[in-house]
Amino acid sequence: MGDPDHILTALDRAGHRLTDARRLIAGLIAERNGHFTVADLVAACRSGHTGIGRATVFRTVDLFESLDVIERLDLPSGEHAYVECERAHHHHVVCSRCGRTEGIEDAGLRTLVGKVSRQTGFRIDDHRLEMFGLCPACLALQPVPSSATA
Amino acid sequence: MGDPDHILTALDRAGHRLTDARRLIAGLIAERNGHFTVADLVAACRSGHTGIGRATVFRTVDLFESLDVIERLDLPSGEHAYVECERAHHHHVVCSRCGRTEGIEDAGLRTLVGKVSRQTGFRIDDHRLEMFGLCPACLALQPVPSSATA
DNA sequence: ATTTTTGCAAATCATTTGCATATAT
DNA sequence: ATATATGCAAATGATTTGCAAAAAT
Repeated sequence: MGDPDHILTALDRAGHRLTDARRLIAGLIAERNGHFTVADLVAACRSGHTGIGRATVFRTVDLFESLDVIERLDLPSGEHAYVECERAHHHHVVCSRCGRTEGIEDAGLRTLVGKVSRQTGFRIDDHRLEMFGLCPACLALQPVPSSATA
Repeated sequence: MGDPDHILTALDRAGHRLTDARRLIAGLIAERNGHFTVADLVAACRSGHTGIGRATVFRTVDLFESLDVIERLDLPSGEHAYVECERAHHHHVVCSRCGRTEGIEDAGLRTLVGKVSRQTGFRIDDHRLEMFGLCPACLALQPVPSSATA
């Protein structure tokens, strides 16, 4: 579970206004522990009889992303999901079952980027690494998860 | 420039029918050297007065993807693009200017996946790594590309 | 002959935009 | 007061689906 203040502080620091919609959406985001889609937030806003409209949710998500307090994940399905993240930034392991994510440290990425750059002659400005699988909790739910005994 | 036969052979081997639409789309894909979107292909089909419809293009792209002869890229913009790829599979450097891509070898990824798995307790089933930047040719077009002299 | 594929139009889902109103500063 | 943000409805774009006709085996 994240911290809505982290988001609100970032908003404020960047000179954006603190509105009800933004506070509410920050709260919704903070109270999930997994990734979420814009559609999820729109549904939550609708069911919570808040008067917040679809367009505002999209605009707010874009804004949060531009402040680096959330980050977009491209799920294997092609869906766009988002996760709250510390400014530090970059790369997640994603649980395909419950959607929980965990940030991962550089762990050798920098070296790898350098190597690829040297090998291909590309100047590399940006990169994205995502890993998908099952988190410990979900693993525990499924005994013998891969090569099951028939 | 790719090889349409690579695609057609894979189709055949998997027991799919060789139709005009598939041959034509395989040809369109082979003659690009960068990535392409479904919309690109639809436009090419339309302008080439082929009678191929939008739905067929989508279905064909899905089919090719399922055969691992093309692979989906998630561009930083959020667009879905595709690249032709050898079955070997996995990970590309993408030129943000011309769209050219180059496949990259494991280059230490396997180790990194193992490390992350150990650190987080996740079982990792799948991963994706994409790097974005400028290819050598596009670099040559823009002298002093990063910190330009004002 | 039979099964798979196609094309089309319509349906669905995701995302953006215009604009008048409301709100934070 | 003033600039920014919102809500709504409508526009746009991406993708899917139903179904009868066409093509591949």
